[in-house]
Amino acid sequence: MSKKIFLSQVKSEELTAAAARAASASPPLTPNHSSISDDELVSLSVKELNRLLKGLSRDEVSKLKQRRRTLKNRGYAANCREKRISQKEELETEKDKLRAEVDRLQRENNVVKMELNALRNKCEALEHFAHRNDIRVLTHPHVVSPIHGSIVVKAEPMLPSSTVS
Amino acid sequence: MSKKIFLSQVKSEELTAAAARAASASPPLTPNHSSISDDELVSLSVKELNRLLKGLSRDEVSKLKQRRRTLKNRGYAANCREKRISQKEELETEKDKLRAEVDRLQRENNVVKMELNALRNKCEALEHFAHRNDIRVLTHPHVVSPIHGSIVVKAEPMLPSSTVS
DNA sequence: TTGATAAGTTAGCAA
DNA sequence: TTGCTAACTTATCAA
Repeated sequence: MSKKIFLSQVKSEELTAAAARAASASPPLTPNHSSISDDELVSLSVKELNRLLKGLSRDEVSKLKQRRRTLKNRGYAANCREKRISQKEELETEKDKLRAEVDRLQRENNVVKMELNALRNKCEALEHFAHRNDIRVLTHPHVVSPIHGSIVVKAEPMLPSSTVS
Repeated sequence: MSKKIFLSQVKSEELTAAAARAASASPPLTPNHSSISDDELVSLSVKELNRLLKGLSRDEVSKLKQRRRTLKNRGYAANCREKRISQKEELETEKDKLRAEVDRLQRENNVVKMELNALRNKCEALEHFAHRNDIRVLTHPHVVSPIHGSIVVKAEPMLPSSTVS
């Protein structure tokens, strides 16, 4: 991954210098005074920076500080982009999970509804059978044992009227 | 919405000029030769641009073309940002829809399951009842089927099941 | 050539 | 001051 360089005219000295340093992993070849690589400069603590700044002209100090700030900003910008990307990926992951959940629930729903229909048919058949074989009991619930009676009465309201042929 | 201006040293002439024009909606105050607003410059067709470029020095031509390209790029970048934002919003909207759908399905599922349980109870009660009243039919299914078949098909006049309870 | 996008820069806000 | 982010610029790729 080669670092991309701005061919800006203004900052050509710093940027091409930075590029040269980044390109060659070897130590700076210009040992005249305060050559420091981008990586080193950004990773300095404030204390270390101040120590480095001792005995430099105001101009050099502010330039070096500005370079440091710019380098930091470059990192912040990269962070920001990465965060944006991972947030988007997270959104998509959650979406996929929800979609799978919807699918699962729909299938479960279908199964339960089929069970319900089957049971309705069975129940209906049983009711008809009961009618035919002991209509007296159905029309006179007090004859039925209290247990059965109560069960039947509780279950009844759940039956949609559509099942009453 | 005030346009943000770069205080770059390199392009100060173009950019501050552009800023001045953008800030004042009035026509350019410097009618000396080729003052044209950013908005006008980007919206020119190639034909119109070429007409405008007639009789300008090479340097002026390339500068104007570069300014146009930069302005166009500014628009592309804005597009890109807007697209990114709307895509994110779309993702969230879809996520919300899916979440609502999951909710709906879960509730529907609960309802159906409760119906199923109620019907199971009722069915069980009916089976006990039938068993108690005619154990012979239940233990000899071949006797049952014709009865069930005729009942289901013929739907003979009976008491509506709502009167059963 | 035009449009889109990644990376870098700048301005400006917030902690 | 530090970190973050919107807007802008530049480089670069694809159509």
